[in-house]
This record gives sequence, structure tokens and C-alpha cells, in this order.
Amino acid sequence: MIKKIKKKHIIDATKYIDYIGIPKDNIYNYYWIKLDNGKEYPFKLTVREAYKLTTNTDEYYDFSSNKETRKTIEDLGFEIKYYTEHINFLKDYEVEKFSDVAGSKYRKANPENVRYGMLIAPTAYKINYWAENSTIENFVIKSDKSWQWSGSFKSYLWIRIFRKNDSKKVYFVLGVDDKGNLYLELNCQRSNHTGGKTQPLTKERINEFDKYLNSSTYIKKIIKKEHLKNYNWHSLISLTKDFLHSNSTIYDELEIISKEKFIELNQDNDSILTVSDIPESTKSYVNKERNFKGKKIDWSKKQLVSSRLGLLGEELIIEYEKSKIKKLKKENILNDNIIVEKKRDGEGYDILSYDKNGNKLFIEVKTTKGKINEPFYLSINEKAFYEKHKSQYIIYRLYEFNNLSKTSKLYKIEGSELDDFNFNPTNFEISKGDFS
DNA sequence: GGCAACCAGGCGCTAAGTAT
DNA sequence: ATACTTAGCGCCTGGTTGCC
Repeated sequence: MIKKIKKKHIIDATKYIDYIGIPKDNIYNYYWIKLDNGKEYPFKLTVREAYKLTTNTDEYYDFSSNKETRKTIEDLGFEIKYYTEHINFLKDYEVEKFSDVAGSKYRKANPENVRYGMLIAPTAYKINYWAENSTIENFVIKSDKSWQWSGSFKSYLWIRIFRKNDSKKVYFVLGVDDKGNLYLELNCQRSNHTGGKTQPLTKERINEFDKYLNSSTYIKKIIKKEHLKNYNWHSLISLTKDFLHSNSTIYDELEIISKEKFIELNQDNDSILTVSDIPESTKSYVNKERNFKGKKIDWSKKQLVSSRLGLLGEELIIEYEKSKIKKLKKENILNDNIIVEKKRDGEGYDILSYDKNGNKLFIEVKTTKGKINEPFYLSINEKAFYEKHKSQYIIYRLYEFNNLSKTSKLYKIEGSELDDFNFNPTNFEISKGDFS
């Protein structure tokens, strides 16, 4: 039976498949017929269609794909490809086909639209395959094989990747864009569908998201469709995993940023903040022996993480002070118009609050993830401010700060207690001339 | 100019419903 | 109690219209 099939029949069958597209059931296939132009077609489907052409009927040719049948087709002058992943790699002509219709109207009543739907469906399946195999530990995907939505071909075929149990409003995205280029990026829920119940992030949160992303080391990864032929499943998936790994810290920060409020304090503040006494001594890195061995540090990343940490610590203390003031207002100890204020950089302190007598408190927050004996750093400006306002100055020294469980320990250094500490210089301004 | 409503309907997920 | 089926919800939507 199969011997009846001639080379021309196979070629004509592939042309027919080009026209109707590859049905869902044939997208996951081990064996593919490869033409000289690089296009690939599912083996069984192609042979069946070719058989129809030999008989000039719609007769269904039931046969099995085995060494013998594959050899028969090979002998006609075709290359047979075997994919252990049983799905062949994304082809440039596939993403190109998608870019042709991306974003345009889809009408079920229009047979041409339906046909195009069939043509791009395999691309959607392949994007899913890509995502399913690219997840790293603790991350999950939201699979989505749909290529149409609300009467239009989608403008992007994309899959979201997020950490298990996260808000799902911040995610990695991988997919193909309307130009037919593959891309890998970090994104967030920016809008929702009419009538949809899922709330997007507020504009303010989206601004914060973009601001952080722009200031970070993150770079969106794009694979142009012209370069797609240089990749295979293995290289694409390992590239994706690398991308997820190297940006997971940024993802975690963005997840926190996406929350309207970092911390909601309840009555039980003690469970979040544990207050201890000022330690007898702390470490110092200034007078240690130096070996000048050197190591590679990504300073921009380190600064980004620590500045973020600082903001989180401040936010925690703002909430802490707010709840303290609220309590004092309730007991009619404090005037109602008193509010806790966050100060800007350069003002010499972080937070303006009040004590129970209504006196101003200048609060400086110092946050580290380290232990209680870790030293902390004060700027010249902050030190000068302290000298001037000793009696109202207070340092909240947050240590063992945990941004996942959102808890921290702290000790307070009130007023001139800071004088008991050593002030070791860590930086020098180098200049020449007489400035006295 | 800004915003809300509307379009038209594939597909995965989940919860509810039904069968074994 | 478990397996399978079904109904219905919701989605980086963007282009357009109609209202203020």
C-alpha cells in the first residue's frame, strides 16, 4: 500500500498541510518528515494525506510508523527526523506565520480566520512545551494554549511563570511577540479584562514596579526570529533556566513591591518586632587585617538589594510608629493632628514621629539581615544631624531582618547612648588645597 | 482627551455534578 | 469513595465607539 506513494504525493501532501495546518493530535509526534526547505511535517499525518492523493479518495490509511514504513518514505528522498521530546523545535516560519495575524480580528464565521487559527495553534503548544520544561525549583507555570481572545488573534503568545503561592501579579513571561521574536521578561498584572474579577495592580504599584526594574541590572531577553535556527530545545531551555535563576532575586523584590503595603501591623506587634537591649559589643571590619585577595562583587546589584532592604526596614518602623501613635491618640494622650512622616534623603533622619509627651522624635532606621553584633554605617550628614539633635534622636537598629516572614529583631539607641559606640571612618574624601 | 463599555468566543482550570 | 464529565469563569486584548 505504502509503496504506491510517490515523491510528488508527499510534496503535495505537505502543501496541503501548509494550507490546513497541523491538527492538535499531530503536534506531539516523534517522527517528522523534513523537506529541503527546512520545513517539517508529522510523519503519519503526511503519509496518510499522501495516500489519499494516490487513491483520489478520502480513504483513511491505517498504518503504523515503523522502521519499514519510514525507510520507504526515506527512499523517496526525504529526511526523517526523530525528536526524543516528541515535539519538533519552533521554526522561524511558524513564528512568522503568527506575526502575520497577531492582533488582528478573529471571526469564527470567517473560514480563513479559522484556517489561520489551525496554522498557529502548534506555535502556542510549543510555547507551552518551552515553559513546562524551563521551570526552576519552586516556580510553576500557568499554561495557556489559547491563541485567540475576545475576537482577536492574540498579540502575544505567552506563558507566565511565578513562585508557588505568590500573588500571581508579578511574573516571568516567556513567549513570542507580534514581530515573531521570542522573548523572556519580567512583567506584572497591568490590566484586566472587562468584567474580569482579577484585579490588576494599582497604577502606583505599576509605577514602582517599572521604576525598580529600570534601575536594576535586569535586561529583557529577545531572540530574533532570524536567529531561531541557531537554537534547539536544549539550548533554549537552559538559556531560560539561567535567565530565571539570575533574575529570581529581582523577581522576589518585585513581588514585595507589588504589595500595596509591605506589612499590616495588628495588635500583636511583638510577633513581628522583637526588641532587645543594646549589645555589649559589635564586630568591626575597619581594623581587621587585610589580605587584598579580592573577589568579584556585583556592586550595582548589592546596592540595589541593600537599598531595598533599607526601605523595607523603614516601612516596618513607620507602621510600628503609626500604631504606637494611634494607641496614644485613642487614650487622648496625643493630639489628633499629629502624624508620622517619612523624610526624604538628605534630611539627616528617616522618620519623624512623636513621644508620649508630643515631643518630636527623629528616627533613623538601620536594617541588616545580619546578626546583632553586625556594625552599621552612618553618613556624615546623619552624624551631623545627630550631634545637633541628640536629645530627640533615636536609632532603630533592625537586625536578622527577614523579608519573607516579614519579621525583624531590633534594639534602640536613644539620644546620647550613641556616644558609647565607636565611630570608625570607612571612607575618605581625597582633595587638595586649604579648605579650613 | 480620558475613560468605560463593547466586541466574540479558544482554551485551561476548577468546582460542581454525575456515574461507577 | 473515587473517576469521569460538564458548566462556567476568566484571560498583558486592542481597536472602536460613545459619553463626559
